[in-house]
Amino acid sequence: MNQKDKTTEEKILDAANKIFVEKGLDGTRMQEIADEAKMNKSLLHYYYRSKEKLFSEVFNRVIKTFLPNTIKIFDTDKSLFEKIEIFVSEYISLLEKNPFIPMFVLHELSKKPTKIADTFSEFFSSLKNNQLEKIKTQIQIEIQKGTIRPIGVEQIIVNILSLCIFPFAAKPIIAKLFFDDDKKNYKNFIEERKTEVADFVIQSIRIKN
Amino acid sequence: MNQKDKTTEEKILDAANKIFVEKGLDGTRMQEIADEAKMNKSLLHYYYRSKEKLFSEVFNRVIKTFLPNTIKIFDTDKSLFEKIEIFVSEYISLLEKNPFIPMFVLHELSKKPTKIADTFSEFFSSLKNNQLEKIKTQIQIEIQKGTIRPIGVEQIIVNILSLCIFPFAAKPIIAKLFFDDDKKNYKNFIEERKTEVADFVIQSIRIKN
DNA sequence: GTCTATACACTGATAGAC
DNA sequence: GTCTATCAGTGTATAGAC
Repeated sequence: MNQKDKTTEEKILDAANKIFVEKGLDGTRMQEIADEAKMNKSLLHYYYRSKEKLFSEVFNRVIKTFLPNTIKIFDTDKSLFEKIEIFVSEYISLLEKNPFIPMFVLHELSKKPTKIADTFSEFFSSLKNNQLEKIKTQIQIEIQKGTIRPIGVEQIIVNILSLCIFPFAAKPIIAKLFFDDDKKNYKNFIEERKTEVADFVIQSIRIKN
Repeated sequence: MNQKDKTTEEKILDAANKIFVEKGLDGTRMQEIADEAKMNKSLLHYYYRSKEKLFSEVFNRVIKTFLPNTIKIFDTDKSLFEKIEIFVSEYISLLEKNPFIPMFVLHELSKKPTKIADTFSEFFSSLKNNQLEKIKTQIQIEIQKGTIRPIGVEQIIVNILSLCIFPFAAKPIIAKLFFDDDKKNYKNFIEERKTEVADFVIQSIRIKN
């Protein structure tokens, strides 16, 4: 959709999305969002009543956009190793296009529980009763078959998520420490991880014959 | 040291440390720090001139306390696998005692570069020219010897850090998703990781004969 | 050194004209 | 729906008494 075709409501939401993700709830000023959307500050309140309400809309949108898409891979009937390979590659690609999302979500969720958590809770319940249980079972079956070594299912899943997400949350540190803030080298490092992370995990859990 | 024996300056710094780590620079109010330190708000300015200056002191203190201690393991002449085991175990134990530090540091460093970065830069240079280079070399030697498979040294190091740090940064999510916010189960999960993470890494990179 | 009082700037939010 | 003007509340910071 063209920027010109967007309704005022959409323009606000897009602008708010950009600023909130970058600076967080506390660090964002309504005026800044208005500037980004190239409109008067009062309009933000006209459409979204308060800063918190606007933030909630943005947060919900971010959650809905990011989590469900890649996870549906686990609904297919591929092998566990294939699923891991595809998930890692697609998830890192998604984060590459939206590198600030991990810090945004982690930071806002690390605060005292607010209304924000509501949508997140809904999403959680759904996730838990569907893909998560399915993947847990699949891992346990592979352990029983002896194709992967005994290991807690939660440990594996958290390991995979850690390896995918952390490098984006810690980008400023990693880029500086290892690549002297050279963007090309950091990008290349992330590119490598699209296959490297799955290799790393599979090498670790697979039992060789 | 007893709370009563502390100088006003120290009391302020301790209170500021607690609040800043919990709520971040933007989310913290000077009044809140004063309340926590049980003293008048003006005293904060008397001792530390401005909020930013106080924050810098806190941030520097956090960095200095947390990073150097565990990393000196890499200065010993133990085997690579031993070093990984000890580092992981000690680092996770340290984070267990200070679970909010990862989010605090990651979040503040993900903002636009400020004066904060100064101490961090110093620390980085020192780290780079000492432990980091040493561990890089040791990894490369092991690859040449054929004891571990070919893999980028940066990839290994980032993987280890990811596996240690991410579960703390994502604690609210993990605790809810996997353990229904049961604190005992989450604690047990972290406890397991003190050996599990090193196993996971070593299993992944070791070449078996 | 510590307190009270207050200045000053900024922010979220609303009222009212158009 | 959009703008201007403005208010009320809050936050950092300082002045001055003790």
